[in-house]
Amino acid sequence: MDKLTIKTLAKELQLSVSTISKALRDSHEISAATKRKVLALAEQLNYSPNPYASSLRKRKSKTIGVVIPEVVNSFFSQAINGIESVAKEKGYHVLIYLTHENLDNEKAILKDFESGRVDGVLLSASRETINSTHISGLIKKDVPVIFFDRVFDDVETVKVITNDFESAYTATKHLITSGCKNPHFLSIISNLNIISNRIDGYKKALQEHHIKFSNSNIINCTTNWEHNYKLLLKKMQSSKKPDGILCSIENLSVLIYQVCEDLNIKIPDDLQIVSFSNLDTASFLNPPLTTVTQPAYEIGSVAAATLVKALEKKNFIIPNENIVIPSVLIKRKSTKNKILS
Amino acid sequence: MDKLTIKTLAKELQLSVSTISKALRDSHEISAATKRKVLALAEQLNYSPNPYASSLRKRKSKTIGVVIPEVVNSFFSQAINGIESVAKEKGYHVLIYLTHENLDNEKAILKDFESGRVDGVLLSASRETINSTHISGLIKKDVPVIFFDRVFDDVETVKVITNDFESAYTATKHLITSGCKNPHFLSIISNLNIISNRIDGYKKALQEHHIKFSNSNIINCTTNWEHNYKLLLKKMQSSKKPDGILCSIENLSVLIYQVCEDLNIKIPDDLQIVSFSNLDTASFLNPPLTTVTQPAYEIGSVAAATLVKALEKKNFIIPNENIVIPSVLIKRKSTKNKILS
DNA sequence: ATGAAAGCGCTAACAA
DNA sequence: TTGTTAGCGCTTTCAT
Repeated sequence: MDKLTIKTLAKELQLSVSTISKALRDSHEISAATKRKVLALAEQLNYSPNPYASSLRKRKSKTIGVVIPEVVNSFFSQAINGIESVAKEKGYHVLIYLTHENLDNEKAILKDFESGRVDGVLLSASRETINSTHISGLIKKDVPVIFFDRVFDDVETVKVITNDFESAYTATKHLITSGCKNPHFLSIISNLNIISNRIDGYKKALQEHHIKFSNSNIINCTTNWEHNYKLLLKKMQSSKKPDGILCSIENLSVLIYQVCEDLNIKIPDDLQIVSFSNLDTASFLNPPLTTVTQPAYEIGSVAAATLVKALEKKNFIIPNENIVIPSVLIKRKSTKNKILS
Repeated sequence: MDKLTIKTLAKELQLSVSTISKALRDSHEISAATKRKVLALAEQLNYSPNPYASSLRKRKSKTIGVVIPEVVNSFFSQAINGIESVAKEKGYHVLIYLTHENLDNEKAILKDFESGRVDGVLLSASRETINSTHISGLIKKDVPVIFFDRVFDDVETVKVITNDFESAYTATKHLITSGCKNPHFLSIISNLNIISNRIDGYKKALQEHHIKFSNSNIINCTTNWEHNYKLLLKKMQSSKKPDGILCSIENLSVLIYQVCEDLNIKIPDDLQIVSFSNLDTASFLNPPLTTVTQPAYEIGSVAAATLVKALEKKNFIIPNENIVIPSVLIKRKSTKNKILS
């Protein structure tokens, strides 16, 4: 049995390959009758065109590359959901790559993309990433890169983000008005401006309430659970221990609960908690976790839609703009929600 | 500026394209000196070979397709993690597709794979899937399909699964020995044998403890949250209401907590719960959730490793076997853990 | 050890 | 409306 290609159809129907090709792609040059015949035979033989031959010829892969730090994370998995929904609708395929928060991985992935494997890239940077130099190669090769969530200001492209500064500000203010005198900021070591923006929002709230900020207010975690656990444990046993925490990373909120359980610290009486988090289970934690819930699905779908738009329009220049989709503070029982008089 | 291809290198170095090609792929036919020159120039010019040209010629895409029902789910995202780790190690790329539990989506995706877009497939079937007829096309085109978690027995291939029957049996027994007289099974409507196996395990435990089984013991959910909520609400208000639930689907455990909260049902006093779940937050729910925790990462990585092995060996026939990686029952406070005397 | 040439399956000028 | 032809960029015999 021969390989089933466009040639097979051509021979069978006594038509040229180009006619078949055009018919399959519903070209206006081809008569309705011919199209029908071609489609019928294709259907009958169960023909499907080789996408790589097509990609090679058209220099378009109809594929987008998604690069994220991790996937076991409500935010990122919801973002993937959003990305997939528009990819599917627009006929794009989604290649997924995880950096595991490692810059070298990120570099290698983006380097690979210079081969033309993907038409465009959706990137959320690793926590180790400090600048955008490793992106310039891609930009130079005209592969559009759109950032989401963890972005870099110095790259001229669309960045789809949430209002990190305001969210952190609002969340911190919520802690303070709920009685916290010494709110801390729990985060990861990173130069990501998503982190610095949140810190700035946090600081602004402190300032407004005349609470002195010191660097020790910021608890910097790594990717090592044991290390983080000991770090926080120590912090919660220190003399100047926090009475409130704004947690900047979803996965770290579990850490806080663990430490509180082990030290018998009562939430929210001894410690109030707000976390950036998209956990479905936030309402059912003990106690229910007050969250800054990010519009993860929308961030993903808007980023993907913007990318596809850039890909489809020829000569479309990606504007250098921030698309900001706000987060929402959902108050639950891990904070006291009392109003200072 | 010309396009940067293998030809560019050839011209620059006064060598033939075939020499360049071989040198880049470290062929033994090429002298060390030449290899060095080629590699150096490639590096200098920042050349990267077009993967689609290569795929077309070699009839290999170095790409695997992963088809899963959803991604916002600890089990599946952990499985992706496992898949990605071996893909990366073996130099494979991962295309992700979501069926959203819809059979037509699943069919369309698998149909597309007949084009040769992927070298092999990792599939976890949608809940609507009732048989494997839609897979036969792929098999016929020699695209290996390996199942994980949600599998079909009638396909002759490797299936990487957990011990659903035993796990459900053990979990149900745990409910009963903890005092449940009327444990129910919460699940989705589906012909998936993952579900029937769990039901069988559940039934066996009932039987062993002389608890009569009736069909009303099985609560069948859909993908509609509202519907499920009302269903469970009603159930929990009925005269023969359950005093224990084995929840077969991670995402439904939140539903139970919600209903209990709204009806003021105390867990575990009024209702004990065990859920198949890989939630990181299980320990911190109120109360902590007793789980059947599945080896999701391992299931993903073993499935991927098996697929890659099949892809790399020529004439390798995929055996028709089940690879079973056991789950573990983690007892927490949503069950009473008392021992019947 | 290197090169010439054919061709993977498709698309797009251009011709007819 | 249909056909001819020349590639897309790479790999692979088969010569040399």
